[in-house]
Amino acid sequence: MTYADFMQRPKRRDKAATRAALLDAARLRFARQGYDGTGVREIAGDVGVDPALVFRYFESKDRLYAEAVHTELPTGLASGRPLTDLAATLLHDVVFADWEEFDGEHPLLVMLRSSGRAAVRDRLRQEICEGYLKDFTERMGGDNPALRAELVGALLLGLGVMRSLAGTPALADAGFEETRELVTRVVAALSEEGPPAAG
Amino acid sequence: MTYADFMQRPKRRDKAATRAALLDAARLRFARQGYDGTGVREIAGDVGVDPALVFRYFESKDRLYAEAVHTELPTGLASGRPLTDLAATLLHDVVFADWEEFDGEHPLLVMLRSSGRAAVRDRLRQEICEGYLKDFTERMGGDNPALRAELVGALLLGLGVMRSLAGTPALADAGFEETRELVTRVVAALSEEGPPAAG
DNA sequence: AAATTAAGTCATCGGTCGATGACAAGAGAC
DNA sequence: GTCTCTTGTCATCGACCGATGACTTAATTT
Repeated sequence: MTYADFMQRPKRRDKAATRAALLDAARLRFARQGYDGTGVREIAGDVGVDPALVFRYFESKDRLYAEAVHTELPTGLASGRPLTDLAATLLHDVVFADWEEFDGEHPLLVMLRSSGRAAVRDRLRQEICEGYLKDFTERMGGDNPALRAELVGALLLGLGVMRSLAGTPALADAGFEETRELVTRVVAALSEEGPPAAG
Repeated sequence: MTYADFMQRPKRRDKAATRAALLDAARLRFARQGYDGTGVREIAGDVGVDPALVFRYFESKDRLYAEAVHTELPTGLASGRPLTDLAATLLHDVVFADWEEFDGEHPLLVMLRSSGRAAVRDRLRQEICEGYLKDFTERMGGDNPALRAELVGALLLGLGVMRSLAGTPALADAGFEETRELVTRVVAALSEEGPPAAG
C-alpha cells in the first residue's frame, strides 16, 4: 500500500471526532489569524473534510468562533488566598502557560486579536471584569481598591501581550520564578498604603 | 437649494484633500474594525468618492493601512528624565490621550486589533522594542534592567487595553493624576533593589 | 475658446466569502 | 442481503473582495 493509498483510504465516519477536530483546527486558525482572517474552507481543509460540515455541526462561523474560544472562567481563584498568590497563579496561566490548543496563547489574548468585532469585544470585557477584576478587588485593601486591582490586571494582561505578541527578549529569556518575584513586588507595592505625599 | 441639491453639487477637485480624507476615514475604520474587517469600498464610501481612487493614491490596501497607522516614534523621550517621568508621559499618551483620528485609541492598540497579520505583528514588535523598551532599559538601573523595563512597558500597554478595550470601570472613572500616582509607585518599586530574600 | 492635464467615475475581472440544499456513501439493524 | 439512518460530498447561490484600465469631467494653460 503506497502512501497515497494510505491517505486516500476511506476515513472512518465519526461525528464526534470530526466535530472535535474542526473545533481544534478552528482554535488554531482563529488564534493565529483572527476571526476575519480565517475562512471556513481553511478550517475544513485542515481537517480534510468538506466545508459544509462546519455549518452542519456549528450552524454558522460566528457560533463556531464562540464555541472555539469558550473556556470556563477559573473558579478556584476565590479561595481566600492573598492577592500576590492570585497574581502568581495568573502570571503562570495567562503569560507563561503554553495553551497549545490556541497556538500557545491564552484565550484572552486570542480574543484580543479579533476585537474588531463588537461581540468579541463585549465578551472580552465581560470575562476580564467578572472573571478576574472582581476577585482582585475583593483582595485589594486600602483606598480605591478597584483602581489598584485594575493595575494588577493590566500588568498581567500587558505581560501576556508583550511576551506572546511582541516577543520581547527579556521576558522570553526570563523564567517564571524570576518574573514572579518582580510581579509580587509590584503587587505588594500596590497593596500597601500609599505614601502621604507622593506627588 | 435643497439639502439633496447641496449634497449633490459638484465637488471641488482637490487631490491632496481627497487623499487626506481617505487616510482619515481609513484610520477610523481600521481602528474600529481591524484590517480584515474593513473594505476599501467602505472607506471610499465614507469620503464619498469612488473606491478606485484608493488604489490610485495608495496603490494597495496594504500600503493604505501602513500609511494610516504610521506615526513617528516619540523622540523626546531620550532626554535624561527619570523613568518615573517617562512612564507618566507614556501613561498620558498611550492610555489617557484621546487619539481621535484613531477612534480614541493609541496606534499601538489599534495595531493590536489587526495583529492577525504577520506584517502588523512585526511592526508592533519593532515599535515596542525599539521605540520604547530601549529607553526604558537605559533608565532602569539595578539587576536585569531589561526585564524590569518590560514590566513597566507591560503595565502601560495593559492599561491601554483595559481602558480602551475592556472599558473597566475604575480606570474610566479615575483621573490621570490618580492613576499616575499609582504607576509612579509601581515604577519606583521596580527600580529599587529587590529584597535580599524575596521568595 | 481650444487644448492639455489632472481628478474622479464606471464597468468589470477573477477570486473568495458564508451559507444552502440536493445528493452519495458508509454503518448498523433486521 | 436489504433497508434505513447518519455522515460526508458536491454544486451552487448571491454577495463581496481587492484590483485594473478605459472613460468622463473639471480645472488649468495657452
